[in-house]
Amino acid sequence: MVTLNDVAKKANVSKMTVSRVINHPEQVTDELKELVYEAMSELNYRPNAAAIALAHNRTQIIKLLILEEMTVTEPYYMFLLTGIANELDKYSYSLQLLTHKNIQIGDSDGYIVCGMRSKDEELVKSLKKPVVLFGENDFGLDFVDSDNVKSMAKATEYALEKDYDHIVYLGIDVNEPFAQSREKGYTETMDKYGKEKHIYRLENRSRYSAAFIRDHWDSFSKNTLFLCASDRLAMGVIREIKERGGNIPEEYGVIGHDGVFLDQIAYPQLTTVKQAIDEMGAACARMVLDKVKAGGKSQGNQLFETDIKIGGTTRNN
Amino acid sequence: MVTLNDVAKKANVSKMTVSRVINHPEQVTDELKELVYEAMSELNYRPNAAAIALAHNRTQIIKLLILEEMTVTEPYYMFLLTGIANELDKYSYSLQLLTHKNIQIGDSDGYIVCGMRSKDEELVKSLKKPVVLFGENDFGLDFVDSDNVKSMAKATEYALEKDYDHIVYLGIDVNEPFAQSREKGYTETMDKYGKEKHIYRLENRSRYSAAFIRDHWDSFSKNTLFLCASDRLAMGVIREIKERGGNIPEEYGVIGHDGVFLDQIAYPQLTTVKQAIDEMGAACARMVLDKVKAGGKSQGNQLFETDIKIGGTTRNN
DNA sequence: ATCTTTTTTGTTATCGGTAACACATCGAAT
DNA sequence: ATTCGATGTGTTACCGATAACAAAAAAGAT
Repeated sequence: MVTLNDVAKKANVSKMTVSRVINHPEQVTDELKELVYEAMSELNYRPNAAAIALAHNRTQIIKLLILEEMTVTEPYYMFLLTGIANELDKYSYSLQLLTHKNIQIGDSDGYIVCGMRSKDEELVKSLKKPVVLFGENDFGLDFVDSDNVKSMAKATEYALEKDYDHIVYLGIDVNEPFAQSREKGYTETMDKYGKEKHIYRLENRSRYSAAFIRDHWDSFSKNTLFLCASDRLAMGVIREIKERGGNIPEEYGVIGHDGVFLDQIAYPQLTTVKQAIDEMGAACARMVLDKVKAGGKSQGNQLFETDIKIGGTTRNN
Repeated sequence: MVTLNDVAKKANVSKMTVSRVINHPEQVTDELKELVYEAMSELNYRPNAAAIALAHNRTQIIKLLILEEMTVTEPYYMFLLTGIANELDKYSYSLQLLTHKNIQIGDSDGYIVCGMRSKDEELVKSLKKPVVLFGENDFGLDFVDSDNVKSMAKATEYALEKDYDHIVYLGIDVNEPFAQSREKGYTETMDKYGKEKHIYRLENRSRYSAAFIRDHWDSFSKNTLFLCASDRLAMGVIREIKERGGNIPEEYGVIGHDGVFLDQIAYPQLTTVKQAIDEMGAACARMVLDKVKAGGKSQGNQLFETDIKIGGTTRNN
């Protein structure tokens, strides 16, 4: 293992100078900096996370709390995870994973929390280190999320462009900000164009959206598009439209939301709103590290834009 | 933060004695041990992982290498990950995540490797620390996996019990041990009962299995069961059988393999072979830690049994 | 009772970094 | 020329644990 000392010897300086080159480069002359950089890259120096942690009375660990039941969600957590992990790695930080089944809150320098619902407020607020949420919230906690309002507004506009007469919104039946924001994006856009709104809220499972389509089938005239708050809901809608002999995308359109995995399994491939999940993961990581560095000072929010990913469930005119 | 020193003072001993109580309790008299235990629990002492790591020239980090493209796979990695993470946590170890896009092989004490294919042999064998694979392999590397042969044998037996006349096996078209083992489970069982085998191998995507059903539809008499090497293949089969107007489960049966996520999305819910993925994750973690402790000595293999999870795609007689 | 040997406990140095302080060096101000 | 402050670099101590050694205490041998 290459240490600061090895680099220092090679560059003919003290190890403190090397440390400074890394942490406070402005305090070192360009000449020495050059020498040190050279030595570092020649020896392929990697800082020892344990030593840094010990010197700083830190752990170099960020814990990721997943409060949601993983089987109920889109499997996008892997992308979030890799986004976080890669970013943390750059700063010699490691990630530890906690699930609602296993909340052993040992030591860490900070937390990233996913899938938080109102009932988790107490738990999250009891954490004694900086916290960043993945997902909008009303509790004044710093967060990173997609811009859910804009996202659904975009999707609604797209649906209108494609000349579907009726646009029915299928939301997720939870009283949480992300769900409200998505609904708001739909509502605002429909109002803007003076279109009639149709909003239904369902539990986020394909069988319920399928059942919904079955139960209301007669009330949907042709040329209707179903704008779904998740790909999972969209899956059920597609399944049941096909079951009823409806034609996709000519008679009925479907748009989902998330664009992680299910949209590829669907047939026809789902038109969906794709989130930049790995980037958001990286953003969570950066934000929590910044917050650690700033002694826990709030870092505000960060919203990411989404993109429509066009599949075969919307018509192509 | 409570340190060894704090405990030592409280118990009126040197910190070395405390360290010994933790690591080599047989070297300390019962009397002192008692005192130390008491002090530890009163102060709620937790060892500092960074300090341990530094003193041992270790990192207390295990890296997880995911060599597969994550979008192509069942999203079971989350379960594997939590299994691994929870187990590592018990020993003050953290997990770091590496993907094929981001193989920064920094420092760690060992590796768990997933989704390894033959082409990765060189990479994996070049790792300088103990390695454990998740997944069978022919390279003599230690691994943890489901007992794929037994798993498919069980599924085949189940299909025969349910009185399907023809059992068609849809395998995954890769030349890897796990695929061969699953096929072997089918083959051996069919031979045992003197049944005629039908084996096809496809790329692991639902559209290919759907296309396969379409192309061969006329050759499948009723009362056929499709035994699929993955839930993803099974999804395509179900979709296309429904498209052709075939009745599931009476005329056609479908069994998948994995039982992580897709089986719940399918309609009817898929009969599948469920793997105990979180347990296997924990086993991977234990194995790699044992291997670290043993200085890299091989730890052999560990196979896990699977369970049939009955859904609506097989008949219920 | 004295000298070994063994067992038990304490001391010191060390792992790889960083903060705080000490010490040069240098130009500007008096 | 002397003093001063600013700037750049090196020294020392320390973060929390452990290994290796040293010392003290207890047990056994003569």
